Amino acid sequence: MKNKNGNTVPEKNIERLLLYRRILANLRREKKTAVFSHQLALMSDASPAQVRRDFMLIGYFGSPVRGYDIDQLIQSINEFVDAQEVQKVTLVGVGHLGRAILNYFQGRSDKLAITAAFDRNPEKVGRVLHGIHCYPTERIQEIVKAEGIDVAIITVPESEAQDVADRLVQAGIRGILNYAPIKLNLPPEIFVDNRDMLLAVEKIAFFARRRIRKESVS
Amino acid sequence: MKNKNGNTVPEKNIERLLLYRRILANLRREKKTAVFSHQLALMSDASPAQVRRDFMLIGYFGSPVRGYDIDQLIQSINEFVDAQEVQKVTLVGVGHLGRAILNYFQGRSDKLAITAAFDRNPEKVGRVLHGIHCYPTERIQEIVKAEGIDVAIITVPESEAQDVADRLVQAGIRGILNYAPIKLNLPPEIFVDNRDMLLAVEKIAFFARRRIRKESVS
DNA sequence: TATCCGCTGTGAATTTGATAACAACGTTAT
DNA sequence: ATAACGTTGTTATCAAATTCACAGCGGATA
Repeated sequence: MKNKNGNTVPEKNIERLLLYRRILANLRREKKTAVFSHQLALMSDASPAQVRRDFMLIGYFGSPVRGYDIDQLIQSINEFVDAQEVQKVTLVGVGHLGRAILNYFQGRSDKLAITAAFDRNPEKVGRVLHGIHCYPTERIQEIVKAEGIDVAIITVPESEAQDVADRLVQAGIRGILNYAPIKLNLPPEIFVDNRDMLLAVEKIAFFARRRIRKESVS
Repeated sequence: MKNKNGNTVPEKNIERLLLYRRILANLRREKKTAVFSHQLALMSDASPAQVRRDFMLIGYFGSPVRGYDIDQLIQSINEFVDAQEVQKVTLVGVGHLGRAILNYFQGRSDKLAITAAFDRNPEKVGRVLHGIHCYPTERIQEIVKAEGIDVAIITVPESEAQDVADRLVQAGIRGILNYAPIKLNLPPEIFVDNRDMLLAVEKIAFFARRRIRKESVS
């Protein structure tokens, strides 16, 4: 992906920008109007220099006296990371994890909307959970295409994940958040993020023993 | 954390080693006995050179002819990343997400065991879910200390997360996997990994639009 | 036997990412 | 006035991570 200078944007920059945006939204709720790089740095586990650099990337300029105007900065980040229109998301696998995500999403984002869910289980199909209609897995291609959904969250068991992924790709999906503990075999233009909960705990268990003092965000 | 040469071990190396281990376990299940670096590279989205370097780190040496012996390699990784004894884990917040994790953990790890869960809701307290007893949040300090648990998974709502984290730290926890969308205020020696599901989807939505062809693992 | 092959282990080179450091500049204090 | 302050934007520096590239070697081939 290219920014205005034609360079690709690293994943880490985007992660931090999204994190800043959330912090800024909280600050705004507290009626703050401006913030300095070192304050944001504290709240995001970045260095002040890194914060300033990240804002260079998106072309937002603060004032050496007042710092960064919170409203304007949020606006700049929005313009950089958000799509023009609302981006539609689907969730496949309405088990505990899926429902947790549906629930958590409710009203938290105005630029992303989960507009359809899928499940293999006939008992779940046809029901409406957290305001989202649940369809049978077989209809993924039809509905994802019709709705123009381009991001999917996979929360099905390991054994079904590849099949679901294939259907999603068929349907023209562009990015997948995969919670199944398996590497999906996909064409290279699909952006995938694998988040395995067991690997996550294993990593923490390792560093917990070794007393490393670092904080990582994802 | 130090390896045998006295250098600190980067987080990414550990993440990859844990991923290799899972891949290797699958290969073993398929009755494979050896594997080359380029094969592992394909299966883990790393480069062959990176795979070889990672094994350098743990001091395991393969054969140029046969590649890496799967059983021995798994054993080497185990020795490097696992604790001597079973490491105990607790989960705080037995909602949908918490139950998904309890469920997913069942029988998947022989070196990590969730031995207690906590919840504020009196209806959940006292019950046994997936074989794990659920205690009231107030008893975190008592039980975590008594059991010698040193890793915690936080799956409570944002508003309760800091309070829970404080209790865990009081109880002597060393590492936290935090699913609440908030930065926890903790002493620096606690290792924390924040995994925010909304940020994850936002990131994917961004790159999905831009057709970046990369795969990231965590 | 001699040659070729494909892989490993690793030093060197390269690329990527983070930090340091400082000029520039409003603001405040004196 | 003017000096001192604190922060930004940015360049230069440093560090970390990744890849390159090749010597070395055991086995296969003829």
